[in-house]
Amino acid sequence: MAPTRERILITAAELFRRQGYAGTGLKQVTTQAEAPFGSLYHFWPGGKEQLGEEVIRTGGAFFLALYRAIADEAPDLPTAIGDFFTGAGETLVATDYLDACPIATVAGEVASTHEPLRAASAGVFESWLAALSDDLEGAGIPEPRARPIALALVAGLEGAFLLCRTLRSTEPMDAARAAALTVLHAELEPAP
Amino acid sequence: MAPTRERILITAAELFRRQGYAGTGLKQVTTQAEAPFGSLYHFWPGGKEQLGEEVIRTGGAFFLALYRAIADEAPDLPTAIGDFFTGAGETLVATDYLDACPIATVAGEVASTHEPLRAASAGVFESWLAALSDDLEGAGIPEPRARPIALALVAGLEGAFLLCRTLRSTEPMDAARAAALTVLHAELEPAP
DNA sequence: GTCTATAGAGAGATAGAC
DNA sequence: GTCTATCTCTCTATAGAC
Repeated sequence: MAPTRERILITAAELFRRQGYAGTGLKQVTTQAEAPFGSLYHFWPGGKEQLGEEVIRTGGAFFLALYRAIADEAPDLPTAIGDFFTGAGETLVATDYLDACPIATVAGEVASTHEPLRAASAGVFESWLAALSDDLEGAGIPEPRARPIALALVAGLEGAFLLCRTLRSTEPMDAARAAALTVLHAELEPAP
Repeated sequence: MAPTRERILITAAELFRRQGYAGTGLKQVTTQAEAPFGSLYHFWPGGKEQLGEEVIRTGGAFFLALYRAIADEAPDLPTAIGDFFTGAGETLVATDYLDACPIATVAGEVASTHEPLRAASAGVFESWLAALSDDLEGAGIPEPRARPIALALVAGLEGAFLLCRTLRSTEPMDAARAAALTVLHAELEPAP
């Protein structure tokens, strides 16, 4: 069995992304992690907010690494992005629409209420945008266009996650994937 | 002053979309609405869940009416859609990133936890998709393509809302707007 | 119907034995 | 460091006076 600290962190990440930050109790986290309640405050003296911050950061880093792994295997960037959308849809189905974006639910809740957590979420999104912008430039998209395209792709993915979970269907992910590829194609081979 | 029932409903809608469903207490709702606590259970015997359901439905209908109003004034559909994204960005700035989508925050929280509220959110999204699909068909997009395009546009909008609120910038909305118009353009004048 | 008071459960957080 | 017991606060919900 994984060490206590790790069990708590993994369980918190799972519950936060599924039920939200306010909707998840620390008692529920420690119980499900089979850890004593006091351990949570031993490892995170800052309480729920400090735990939330670490969940956001590690979840964001994990998702970025997942993208990197897919991008490294794909023959080109459009394929990589298409594969990432496809994989996201497959994960949704495999988990019965429980696991989507690791930070989206929390980010939506805290944007106007918990400034430290909003800042942590913003840091995660910026890390994704930086990586994606780099890859877009590497694929031949001129520098000033890279960030807007990256923003549109991430927005499409996040919106698709929300729609898929709510409609309990991967149709939105397929549609967002197709739109993302259309945008990429238009950018890589501009109309005359 | 508006009647008690209406004050509670409006206040609940405001707090739910900003702080989320779990993050908003009914005490806070009635206090801010300057209504007695008991009135809430008088008008919504089903408690928080019944109130949440009505907030989702009325918020969704309001947003649809807003789209309709903008679409009716615009000379064509791409202009209407561009204007809607622009207006969304302006509202974000005007409210200091407090007011974005009326249902997104709640929809994300409840998708895996409160089935009646998930269903209500799904109903709202479907009503938007139906209206938008109709307009897309009216603009000349063939029937089987209308729904995927509508899904991609709504996903782009929702994702942009989340990114704008988290990054405290309208840059994602501008990027999503441009991508939406690219997708529309590609669909209306397909490449050879 | 309007409003107050409170029940009962559960939250986050802490103290202190071991 | 691990774990239990408990404190205080807030939550949803209800009872009942007016």
